[in-house]
Amino acid sequence: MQASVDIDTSEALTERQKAVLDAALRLLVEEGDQLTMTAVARRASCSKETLYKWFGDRDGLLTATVQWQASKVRVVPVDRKGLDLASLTASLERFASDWLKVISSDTSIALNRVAVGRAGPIRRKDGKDDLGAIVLENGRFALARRLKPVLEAGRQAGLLEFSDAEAAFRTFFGLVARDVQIRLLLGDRLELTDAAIGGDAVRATHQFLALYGAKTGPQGL
Amino acid sequence: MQASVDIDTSEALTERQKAVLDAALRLLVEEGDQLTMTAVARRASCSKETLYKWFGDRDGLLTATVQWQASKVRVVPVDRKGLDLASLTASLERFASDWLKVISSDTSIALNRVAVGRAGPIRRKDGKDDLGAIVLENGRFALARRLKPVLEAGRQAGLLEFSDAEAAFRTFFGLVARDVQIRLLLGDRLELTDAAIGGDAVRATHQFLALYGAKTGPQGL
DNA sequence: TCGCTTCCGTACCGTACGTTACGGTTCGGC
DNA sequence: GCCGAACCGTAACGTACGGTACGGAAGCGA
Repeated sequence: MQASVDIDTSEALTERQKAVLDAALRLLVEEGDQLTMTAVARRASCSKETLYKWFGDRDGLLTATVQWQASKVRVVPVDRKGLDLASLTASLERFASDWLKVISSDTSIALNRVAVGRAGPIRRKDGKDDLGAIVLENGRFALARRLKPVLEAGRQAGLLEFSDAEAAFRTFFGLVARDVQIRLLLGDRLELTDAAIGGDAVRATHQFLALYGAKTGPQGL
Repeated sequence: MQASVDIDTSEALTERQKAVLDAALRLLVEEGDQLTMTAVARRASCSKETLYKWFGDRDGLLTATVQWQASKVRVVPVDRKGLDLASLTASLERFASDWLKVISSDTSIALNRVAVGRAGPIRRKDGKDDLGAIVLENGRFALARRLKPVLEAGRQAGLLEFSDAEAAFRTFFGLVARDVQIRLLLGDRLELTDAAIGGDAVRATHQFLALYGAKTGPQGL
């Protein structure tokens, strides 16, 4: 029962277990929340007994799958040396573009769907591993942790002006994501081409700089 | 998107049926998606046979419940006469405040949860009314339909400058909502007091005017 | 009073699915 | 070769829940 892999996740997984979780992830993307243990076992060519032995129950399998996907998204650290307006702009555009790509990906949509669906007013009985918290931690909050140092560096370089990095980040978040995520989660067909994402990233960055850019000199477009 | 915007579904409902839908709505808020037909029948003091006779099946009951809630949110039209910067600002702040109150309400969260959960890759076979489309239509798109005339009036009054009302609306949407909705849907405890909502509305409006205001300063795209 | 309609309460059915059990197979160690 | 562990495939069990059927009560017109 309690033998599930809940902590130190990516370390304690064998290759076989990773393959099983990959199969579960694929199934989750294809079929949404109503994926069954039988389907996972069949897709992964393993027995249900093994699934229960490894992950405890369906909830544990779901949690392990989400954590497994989260562990796969490793982040490249941003270099803060030689920061000028051009490099800051490029960094912000890169963050915006990456974030739009993430939230519009099938995997992210599927994971957010299942996490939202299970985040009801009824808490899990063990209450420990909440899928919503995991997704949030590896999504929005991870983005904030990565972006804030860039914002701080921009401020120290005299390129940005703000008093609250959290508020500045949330504004950037809103300018980038706008209504994209909720529309996608609600099933709206919203084709986001690479070109559209690039344009949105540029627009969001310009708007953010218009709001938080240091007023020393001509800026704007 | 589609028409069927203001179809008055509340017309064909008897008082008893409205009471039943209210009970279902309350149950939805309390228990999330896993509300059962038996629970609805017991809460509404009616028989399951009646539920099926009135709403067809569980999907029909869910759809009727969402539409019933949507029909209850009636909108006060905005007067566009005598528009100056102060009244425009007040209107925008009002929109922002109302929208934040909506998306942070228990009812909205519950409805969005169930709609997101059911908006998986598996489409309804008969393609009947999709909950996600209904929520979207009565949420984001209804807000756009209400706000765009205000934006247009502001532009004609020389207070705003934009070429694409849809883009301007989406920017306003992003500045107002930021990460609030996704965090709430994912179960993040995010206490939004009336004071905080008011402050956010003022901030969002201020930022929007900084980007799209027709002053002799920085102008948006 | 009778018959009709509507609806409540509840028992019932069928199925899907989470979970468990078990026989059979592979594989490493001795 | 033999043993035990791990694992696959599948059958079986228990239960929850969507959906249906049925008896009975209340209202209503004649």
